Amino acid sequence: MAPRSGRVTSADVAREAGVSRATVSFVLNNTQHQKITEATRRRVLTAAEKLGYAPSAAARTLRYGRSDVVLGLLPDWPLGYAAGQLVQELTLAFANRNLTFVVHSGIRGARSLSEIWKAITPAAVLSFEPFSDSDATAMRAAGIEVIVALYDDKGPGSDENITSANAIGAAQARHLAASHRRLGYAYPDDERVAVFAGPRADGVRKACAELGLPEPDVRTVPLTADAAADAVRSWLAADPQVTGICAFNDDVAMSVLAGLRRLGLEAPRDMAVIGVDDSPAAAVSSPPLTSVVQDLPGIAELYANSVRAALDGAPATSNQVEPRIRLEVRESA
Amino acid sequence: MAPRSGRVTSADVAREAGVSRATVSFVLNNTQHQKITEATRRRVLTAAEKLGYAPSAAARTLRYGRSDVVLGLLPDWPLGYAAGQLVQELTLAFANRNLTFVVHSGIRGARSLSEIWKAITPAAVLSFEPFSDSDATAMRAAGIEVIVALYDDKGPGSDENITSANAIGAAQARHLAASHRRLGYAYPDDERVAVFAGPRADGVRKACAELGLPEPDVRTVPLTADAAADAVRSWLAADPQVTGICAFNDDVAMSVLAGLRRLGLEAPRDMAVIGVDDSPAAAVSSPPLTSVVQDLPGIAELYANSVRAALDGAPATSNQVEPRIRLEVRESA
DNA sequence: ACGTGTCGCTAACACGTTATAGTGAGTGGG
DNA sequence: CCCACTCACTATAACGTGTTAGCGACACGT
Repeated sequence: MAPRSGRVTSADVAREAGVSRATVSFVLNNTQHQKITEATRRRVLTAAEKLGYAPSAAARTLRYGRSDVVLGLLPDWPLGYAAGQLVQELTLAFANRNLTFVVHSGIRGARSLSEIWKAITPAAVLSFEPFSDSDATAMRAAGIEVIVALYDDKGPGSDENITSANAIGAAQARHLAASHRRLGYAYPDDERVAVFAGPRADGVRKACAELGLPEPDVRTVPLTADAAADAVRSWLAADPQVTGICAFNDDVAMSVLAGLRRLGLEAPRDMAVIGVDDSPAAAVSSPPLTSVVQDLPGIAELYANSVRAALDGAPATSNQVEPRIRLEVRESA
Repeated sequence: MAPRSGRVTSADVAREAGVSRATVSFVLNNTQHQKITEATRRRVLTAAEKLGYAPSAAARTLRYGRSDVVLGLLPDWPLGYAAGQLVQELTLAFANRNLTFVVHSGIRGARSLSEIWKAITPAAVLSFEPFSDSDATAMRAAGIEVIVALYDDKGPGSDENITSANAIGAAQARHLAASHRRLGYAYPDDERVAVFAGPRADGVRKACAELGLPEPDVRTVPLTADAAADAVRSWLAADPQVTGICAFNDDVAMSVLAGLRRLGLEAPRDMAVIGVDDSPAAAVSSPPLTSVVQDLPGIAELYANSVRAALDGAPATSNQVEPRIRLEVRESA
């Protein structure tokens, strides 16, 4: 009665129920065009339950040529609060579509991309960074149906990019433009986040142009009070003077706030600052930080939808509503 | 020449090289007890290269009964900066041992645990939270060799727990004890992190007892300045008065700092605060936050080592050095 | 000349699953 | 009585890999 090896297979269930492996498969998968007597159906189900049968994903994947796993590839730069939340939302959204979302954290010196998807055989790959062309073609050749590059502004439909990083910068700029004549952009001191930071700064630039404001003054702001104070000094000395700062994220924004304090200045009186992500620290910073919050559940739904559709062979249904961006207004701007 | 379906198999390589599939397997896996002519070896290698052959992980897993994937299970509470970093370090550490580390974010309402490991067939599972017994036995029955519960203080060897959360609290307490007579613990306002917060608070308690200090005053501190101000008031009104605060993490610590500011008080003069994680915001808070930083690479190495050893059937070599805890001392304490 | 090895390779099976073709029993119609 | 047909199920062929047994060819010692 006890199975030979550790693993309980469908053959074990079949033996226990006194039927063939095929019947077990029909029952457990509810195969439509197959009639199964209620009696045997119950025998199979109880047998499976009793033995604790768990179908082998590897065998299934081999048979189908595709697993139900969606592989998320994280970039190698430090992950903030929003990234963690987005991963959670994606996990939920994919789970609701019968897909298992797992994440591999890209890290310098770790395995190459090809080794990773070879080891997982995912149905789709979702990346925060663009792939190399050779990687992309290799993956398609290996039968991975969908490859979506998150935040890839070079792709087709650049303007109507699903998660338009542009919109974030634009929202920051529009809020500040109500009471400020010249804006600055606080750029992160990490080359690796350029994929994100570039489009966001561009969004600020475009919004300034639309609103008739002068070109924003972009400065790199490291995460120390001293360095941030230097940037603040330069902004205040600029001509025309910069009094409103769009920061890449809350961390950079809080660094700008620290630079202000270092100089004995105060937000928003001397300079207004607005961040992105609404991280927990933003609510308790000095002063409390105004921040842009993305519709992460909406974004997750969007990606999950498009991946699901692509896997089902359906055309990319782009009739989905664009996820909205919200402003959490506090004291800093 | 072009393979029938999208996927390039070892049979395609064999055909291209004019040998059998077995020979291809021998060459590509460097099978030791098999002699292969240098000429055919080269023919096979070039053929594989030319066709872009990628072995199917599913077939391999099916054959071996085990994949080279280590599945990390994240809890469903919000992930901070340190969690992201630990994931990156784990990814690197496992990659160095020929294991692919992927993470599944646990989230309320998503798929059940069993569905996840069934879909992945991992060699090992690494969890931040303890499993239920039924899950654990089911996984072992399915051939998953190793199950390590991270931060599980109930397991065997509780005192010498690999990543002793106790030590973090103790380090906080010892630092504050130099200049404070009564300590408080700032507990997070989220029941889900109790697995972490409990042991850390216990560490503070034990250290206080060892140092001859009175029992620490544990208070829940939500992430708003008002609520934190209430907690600060209570601490200052306590008897004996509480003047040193160990916070669960940097976010809670910064909330305490905000509470102090709200009351017109100042750290460390009126109350010293110390956090955990050394998140980027800690360096630019007001005042800059003293924080405990864990040896995340060391922790990752430790877990990767123990998983590797267990997979190789070796006994758990516990001669590894304990990862050290470091204090980043700034102005807040 | 003939057994005995060794060399270099191939044929074939097993892993666990799903889907297709097929099979024996029963039933109804002519 | 026999053909046709449904019913409920089974046998079997893949999916792509790693591995064991085996096989022809050749060398060698006697």
